[in-house]
Amino acid sequence: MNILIVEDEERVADFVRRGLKADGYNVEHANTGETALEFLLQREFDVVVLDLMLPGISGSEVCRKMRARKDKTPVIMLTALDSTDERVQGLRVGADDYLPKPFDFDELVARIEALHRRKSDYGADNSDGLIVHENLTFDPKALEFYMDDQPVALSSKERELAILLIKNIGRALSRERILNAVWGTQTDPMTNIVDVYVGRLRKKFGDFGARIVTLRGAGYRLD
Amino acid sequence: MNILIVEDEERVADFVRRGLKADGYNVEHANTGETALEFLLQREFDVVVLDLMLPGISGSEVCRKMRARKDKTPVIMLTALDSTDERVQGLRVGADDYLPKPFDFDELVARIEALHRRKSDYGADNSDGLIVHENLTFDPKALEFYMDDQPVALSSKERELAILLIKNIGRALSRERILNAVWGTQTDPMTNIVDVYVGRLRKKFGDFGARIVTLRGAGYRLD
DNA sequence: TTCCATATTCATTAAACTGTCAAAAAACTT
DNA sequence: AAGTTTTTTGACAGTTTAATGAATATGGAA
Repeated sequence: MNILIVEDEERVADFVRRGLKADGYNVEHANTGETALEFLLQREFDVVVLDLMLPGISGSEVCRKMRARKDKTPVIMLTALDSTDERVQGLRVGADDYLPKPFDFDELVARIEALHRRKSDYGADNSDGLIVHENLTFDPKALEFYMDDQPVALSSKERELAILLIKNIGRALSRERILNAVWGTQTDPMTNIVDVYVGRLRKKFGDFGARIVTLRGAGYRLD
Repeated sequence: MNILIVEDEERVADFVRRGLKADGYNVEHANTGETALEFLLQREFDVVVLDLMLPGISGSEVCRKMRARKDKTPVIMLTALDSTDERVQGLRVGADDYLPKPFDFDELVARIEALHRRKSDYGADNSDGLIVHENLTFDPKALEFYMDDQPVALSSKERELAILLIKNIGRALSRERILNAVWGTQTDPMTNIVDVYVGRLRKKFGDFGARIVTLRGAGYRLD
């Protein structure tokens, strides 16, 4: 699972990052709201842990802007105090949960898990309708791809890769990025697993497969 | 159906829990508003039975917080008196129904059923109309399935699973989701109980059973 | 209590999937 | 054109996952 921490205090950020990494999460860290918004444009995260008090634009503002750009990534807001005001403010700008500082680390992990579970289920229900590109259709509710209205039998990993590609259509994806998103590994396993799966998808997608183009030395892109 | 009781008086809570369990509901119990809000983050319930008078944060406050987090779970508020004030207060903070203490147990069950029917997507609209898919018919009023107009003998769990599937026709359902909805558990019991019941339904549904497709690594779906 | 239907667990089998490798092909460089 | 790097591809063995039949547990009714 990919988590973005937005926190200016180095000590807090480091503590959280170490802990979450030890628990097997992939963690990115942004010092400011601006860089956080940058990150969120470039990559997809499963949960954002957002400090309310930030230099420059505040956590509320970051959250508000995310929602304004239709970014539905779950947000846990870290409020300095358990003050009702701040909490309400956080929820009003579109945060999904809040945690008063100082917080228990396990508590944070529990919230992250709960939120992720809640949102991913919820998301499956409400995610938008069909994604159609030429003769390939993806139904996010049914988790099924169709070629000319014929369902395409995909394995779990193939499906994850296909979803990643179709959600990033027109965007270049490095092997590292794909590895990170589908296999959840940050270290290059020195193998061509991504290439193999791209090949399998191309085959299963028939003529549409040609639209997965190779960017030599840079990765792949679905056009 | 999953029900959360929020009640500090052990005697009352126990009485309600036993009764509802005997009627085949999955019941969780929270002593305080805080634990109730925790529960609601972690799991999905069909109905919350919420005592107004609680130590710590009050029932009203719990309900208000639920609605603030966009939690639309139906709430029945237990008010100590049949005072108009309390009733109005309950409804104002977002409760869906209220029941003055002391209450008749059957009355509570009736309200739960009514509320669930009213709030669930398919209850009210389709309560009259049969749901027909090819040679399988479901009568939501009678809670009975028919294959070619012959009633299908289903056990209680089989029926719950079948209803879940037919209400989510065309939608992928993860094992976790199914476990949560039918068995009311969030922790994986490390058993293949879901698979076993899917297998039984397939058998009982005959040729229609083939329409319960397996999404390897992702769950099941009724097409 | 005993019986019976249902619920849950377990072990086994069958099938599908995963990741790795090496050879072949393609693309790029000099 | 020859050499180098990168990508594609098919084959494989080990692993994982799901389906199934049977055993055991549970709980209510007679």
